[in-house]
Amino acid sequence: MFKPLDALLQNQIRLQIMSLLMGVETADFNFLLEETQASRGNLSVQITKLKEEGYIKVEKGYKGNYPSTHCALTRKGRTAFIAHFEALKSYWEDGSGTGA
Amino acid sequence: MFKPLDALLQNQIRLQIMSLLMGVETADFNFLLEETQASRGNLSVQITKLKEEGYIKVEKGYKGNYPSTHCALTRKGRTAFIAHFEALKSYWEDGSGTGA
DNA sequence: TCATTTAAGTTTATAAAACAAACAAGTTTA
DNA sequence: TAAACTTGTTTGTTTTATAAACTTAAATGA
Repeated sequence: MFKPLDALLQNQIRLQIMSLLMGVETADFNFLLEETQASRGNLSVQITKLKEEGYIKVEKGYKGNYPSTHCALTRKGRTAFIAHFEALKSYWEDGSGTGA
Repeated sequence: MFKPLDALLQNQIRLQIMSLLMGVETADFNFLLEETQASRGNLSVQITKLKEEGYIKVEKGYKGNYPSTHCALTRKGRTAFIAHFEALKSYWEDGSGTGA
């Protein structure tokens, strides 16, 4: 009846990160920081969780002399994101009575 | 860009409760218990939270000799449920690149 | 009858998660 | 060279989620 939701994608910041990464090849820490409006600390933690689950890959390099972290979706992450929204539909469709 | 998600509706059990209530006039504790597969304790807590937020109303009566609690959506709850899914769309549409 | 079990929830104790403040390691600038 | 800035990470505290234990009352049965 209800498809299980992806535990990692229940968090708004992580969902935002994933959503942003769906649209771009790669995104760096500061881009994600601005878009998500999260604190640095929180963003760092959520990126780490997504990485540990294998939903994104994280590479550390430099932008000029400053360190720079960029992130990209993995195939697994893309699949999970799509599946999560498929699952969410089951909560909507059941409730909204469309049966669709 | 991203519409804010409803904090209460990020939890799977609470989302299930709301979804179920969207489809029926009223639902009792045991019905919700079976459908959600939550433990009694957890279900009790989540019902209370939804009640405190004014998303559902809870009435206690009897079924035969046994106490029976039933729940129904409030208008506020219905609106919040719909708004939450509207917000979720913004995470999908941005990411999936449809722009729709 | 009176001890057990079952029903229907609630309370509480613990584990996990979210979050921001403080910290670290290096860079730029005055 | 010292103060301020960049780019993150670690840590400590507050919330949240969850199941175990508890409560109250009704049914069952020896």
